[in-house]
Amino acid sequence: MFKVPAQDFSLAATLECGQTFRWQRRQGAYYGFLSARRTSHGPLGRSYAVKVTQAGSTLTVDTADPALRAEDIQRYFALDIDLDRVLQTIDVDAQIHEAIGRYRGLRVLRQDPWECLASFICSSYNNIKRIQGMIERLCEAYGAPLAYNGFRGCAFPAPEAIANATERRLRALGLGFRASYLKATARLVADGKLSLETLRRTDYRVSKSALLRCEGVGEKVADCVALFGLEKYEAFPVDVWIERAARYYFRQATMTPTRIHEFAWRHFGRYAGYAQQYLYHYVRNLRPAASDQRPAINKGDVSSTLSV
DNA sequence: CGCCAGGTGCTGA
DNA sequence: TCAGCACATGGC
Repeated sequence: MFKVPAQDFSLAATLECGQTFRWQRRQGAYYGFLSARRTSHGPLGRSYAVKVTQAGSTLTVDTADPALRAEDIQRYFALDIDLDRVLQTIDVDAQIHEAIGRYRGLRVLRQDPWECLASFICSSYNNIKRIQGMIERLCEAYGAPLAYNGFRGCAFPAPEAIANATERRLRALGLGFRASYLKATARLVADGKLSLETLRRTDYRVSKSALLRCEGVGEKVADCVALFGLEKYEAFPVDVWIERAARYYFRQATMTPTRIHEFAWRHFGRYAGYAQQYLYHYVRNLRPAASDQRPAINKGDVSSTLSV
């Protein structure tokens, strides 16, 4: 069991902001897999089954795996990042200020790039609930089973396992039209034609253009992988929710993903990706469906919802 | 039942 | 280069 100091950190905001899909909350604890990258683990790293809780500024990580180290935990949760300084650089307007105020402590995880790539291929034209279900079934079908603390789970499948699966079986897991994309991309990674480990060391533009060669990977998914898996903090994934947040800045002006990204970089700077996560989480949770079943906001209408 | 979801690939102008 | 369209599926 580990007790890790975690100043300026929110476990809940970090795990529930949509950057990761597999953590499960039970009685205030989060169960899941913590991916660690060490040279001894080979090119794709490995994952540790853990239970995580936060009490104040202390993170408690419980595991049955003796190989886990405190530095893996600190690295995965990005506790080495000076969050206060990052937030200071992006806290440049009223909307982001609101978002930071509400979700302060949210950090961009350092996830396993392959899991990230595969997961966000599944995310296209989809909703988070179903994405979670699809990924879970994928893990049960092709991942190694692991039990810990009375909790059963499966590791995320290796690229080879998915590359060797049939498209029919992948579709049977509910992947829909994403099945062929995922299989093709898994093949690319399994054959070493796309080295995610290398991309972590190259700059944003280069790694993004490499990701865009994968089937099922467009601008948005490439930015998600760059940000959540490759530590490219200038990546700014633009989805329908971020378009709504962007309406606050563009007003009547026409928006395209490219223009939004250019704006974000200019407006928020080098850590635009952090701003993206705060905005995404903020806008998605505006007026959450309590007794009100109407959608929180409609397309093109966010500017009036700032003071919630 | 109808609309929407952390979009992408393809096509035709 | 870019708007318009099909794509599978299930949550709400």
